[in-house]
Amino acid sequence: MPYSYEYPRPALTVDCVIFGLDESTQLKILLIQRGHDPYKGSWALPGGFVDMNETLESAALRELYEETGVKDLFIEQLYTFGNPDRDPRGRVVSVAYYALVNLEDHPVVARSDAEGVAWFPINQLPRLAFDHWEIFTVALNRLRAKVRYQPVGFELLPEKFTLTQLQKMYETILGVEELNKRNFRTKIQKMGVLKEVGMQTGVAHRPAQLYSFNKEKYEQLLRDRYYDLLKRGMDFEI
Amino acid sequence: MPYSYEYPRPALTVDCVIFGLDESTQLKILLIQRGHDPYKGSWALPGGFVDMNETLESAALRELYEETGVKDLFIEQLYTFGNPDRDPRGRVVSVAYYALVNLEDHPVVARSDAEGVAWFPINQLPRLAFDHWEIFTVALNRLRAKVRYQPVGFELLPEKFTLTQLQKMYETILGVEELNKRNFRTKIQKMGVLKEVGMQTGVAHRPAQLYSFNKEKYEQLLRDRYYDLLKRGMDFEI
DNA sequence: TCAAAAGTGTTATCATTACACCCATGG
DNA sequence: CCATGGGTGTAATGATAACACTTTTGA
Repeated sequence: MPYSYEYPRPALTVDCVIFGLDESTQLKILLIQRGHDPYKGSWALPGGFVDMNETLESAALRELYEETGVKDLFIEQLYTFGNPDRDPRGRVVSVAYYALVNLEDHPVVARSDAEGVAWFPINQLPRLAFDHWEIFTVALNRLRAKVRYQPVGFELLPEKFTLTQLQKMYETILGVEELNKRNFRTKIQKMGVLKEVGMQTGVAHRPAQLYSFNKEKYEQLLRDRYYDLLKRGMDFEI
Repeated sequence: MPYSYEYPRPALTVDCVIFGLDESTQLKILLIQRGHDPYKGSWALPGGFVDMNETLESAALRELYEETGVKDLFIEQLYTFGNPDRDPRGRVVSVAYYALVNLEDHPVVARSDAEGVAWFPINQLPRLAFDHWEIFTVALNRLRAKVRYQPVGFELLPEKFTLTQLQKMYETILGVEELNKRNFRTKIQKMGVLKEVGMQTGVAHRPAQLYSFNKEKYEQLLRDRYYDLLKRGMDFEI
């Protein structure tokens, strides 16, 4: 037992909630099957202990890569879970991260500490280890809140996508019946953050315009909007 | 050194960014002057080490009370700061919390580990210990973002307040010149989350209607709005 | 020629903005 | 009676919601 401290310390871990979209129509998260106790054999969020010389974010990315083979993504800190009894091994505090990815771009491979890796539809999740269900719930709520005021979700779609795919994505994330096609399109178009990038081919119906996300324009919009917001004051969107 | 672990562990602390409003017109935060090294004598956010049997939130509330005498407030988790070099004593990860309080309701007293306690206007902050300036910045941005879509901020005002005070509060938090009085009032009134609670007295001008925040109505609104949001779909407020 | 999905026109309603004006009080 | 802040009327503009319709493709 080489590491000693004057006062007791909680262990520190990171966990990742990785959302992926399947065919624009099913929202999934990435889970691993634990290879060790506690909860050996159970499904859990990818994650693990933070090393002494890495940032929390690198720890999350490292564990994610080590356990699932998934890399090159933008993660965002979600929340820190620190209930004293959340881990049977003792006091373990976990910093949770989340990310959105395009499913096809991220093949998964089970690796260290994981017996298996798989994408699960969010409404057919298995029983999860630790308090990972709670972490997932917080992440889903955050995603749903975020999607309403940021063009989040472009990360979930392939590079080129149709407006119908985009709309389906929103319906999926929000868990909504059906948005009005006309109004959805008007709104999106008016924002001007899409650019046309060719036509769909080989479909048994009128081919759709393909779009990609115009990141420069989006960031410009964000900047403009910032001053606009300052001028306009509060919105109280509730 | 009685506490030993197989692997090294970061120390875990909590820090609190407590916002208060002075005369509806100056936004302040609560700082302590450190009584020990490192940064002895410097101003810093109240905070300290997490005990093994308390939640993160209780740790934050406990430290806040121990160092400043402030208690009975609703804190919300802000972000977790974990850069390997953020503390000269070694690896220390800190979970930051923030809260809004009414200045008058919360007298401050310097206590354990603190040589002094004081409210500082946010645009006249002293040099802060550790990365506490960064933590403050994140908190301020969060507050500004939050204020736009939630009737946050009622906590900052006294029980009974005038619409002008409310408007001044928004102007202060957002750091804005002046919101349009007519439109501000229309918007707030239409929300229906205020209830009239008497009249101002003893002022050298037309006395203002006093209001208090109708919490039940607000929560009802939140619930209704939830279904509305589901129906309406995304807003993309940017 | 038909099914399937893409895509457009239009209108009523509601919210937002930008003004200018009147009102009640204490000193 | 006037300075001070409290409080309202209103019209132009823009956003949103709700519907129904036309277009283009492969099979």
